[in-house]
Amino acid sequence: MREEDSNWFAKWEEELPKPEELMPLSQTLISPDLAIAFDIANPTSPNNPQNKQQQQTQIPQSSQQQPNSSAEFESAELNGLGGGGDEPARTIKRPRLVWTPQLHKRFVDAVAHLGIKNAVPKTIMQLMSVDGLTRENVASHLQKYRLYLKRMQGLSNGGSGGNSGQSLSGAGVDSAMDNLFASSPVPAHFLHPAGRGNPDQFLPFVPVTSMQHHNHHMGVVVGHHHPQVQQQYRQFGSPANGHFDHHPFLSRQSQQQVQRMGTSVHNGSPVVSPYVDDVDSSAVPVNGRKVLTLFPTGDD
DNA sequence: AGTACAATAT
DNA sequence: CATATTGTAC
Repeated sequence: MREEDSNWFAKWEEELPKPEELMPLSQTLISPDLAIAFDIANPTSPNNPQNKQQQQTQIPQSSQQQPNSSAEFESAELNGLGGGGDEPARTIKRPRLVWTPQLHKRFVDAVAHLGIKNAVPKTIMQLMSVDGLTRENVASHLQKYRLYLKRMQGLSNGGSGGNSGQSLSGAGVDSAMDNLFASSPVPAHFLHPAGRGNPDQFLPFVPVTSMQHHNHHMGVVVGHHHPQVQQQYRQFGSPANGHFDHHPFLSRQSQQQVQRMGTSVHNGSPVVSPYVDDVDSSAVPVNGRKVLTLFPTGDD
């Protein structure tokens, strides 16, 4: 029976790119076109067989630009360059955010530490301190996450109030959908209003397994999907799940600013701990499939 | 054709 | 902020 189920994340681990594999944080957000224009080597060279690269749009707000070291970008480029039919220059849209396991893990941890009460998009976002991540992103993901949790609760429900959910005995609860979610060590609580007399948060729970003070900053992986074009490439090496391929590029790096929430109520939990966690997986070049995700981070 | 994700609209 | 809906990708 679907041994894959158990293995999918084993594969995953292998798939997980290690920093070395990742794009060198150096010349990060340089659009391919631009790179070509400048005739500089593309970080994404090694193998990109059928990779169709789309245009990269610079993230609009809060850009931490380098102190204008040398090349001022946005000079050449898209001038009918190869009729790239590119972006309208003016209206730049934000690339789709790709929730990579690590990112999700961070998300989960954040929620876990916040407690259901405080686990609202804004707070989560802030606690995550992932740059480039917007509240909307979190909200959307949170919604999905809650759904997932609910589902799991509903099915596994029964006596095990504190059941971790994952690795449920042969119940085979997790559908294909849960891949990503299942990957992350679900804290084991959330949901269930059960606490009648004590609706309050309890956080006896400490983050996750290995949590060293690596203090990493996380970038966000964004996949550049084509806007209008229909699908042109199929999945190459599909994991058990089936879908999982975009060609994500790294975007942005550290820049975090503490935003003050004027309307927020600080309750008893001063959550300002930039906790960090790092799960380093040895990425092994597995079957021709190579997906890059990022997760480089610097220091606070 | 269907499923699933992330984004966007309510 | 939560939920519902739409769009896009696969």
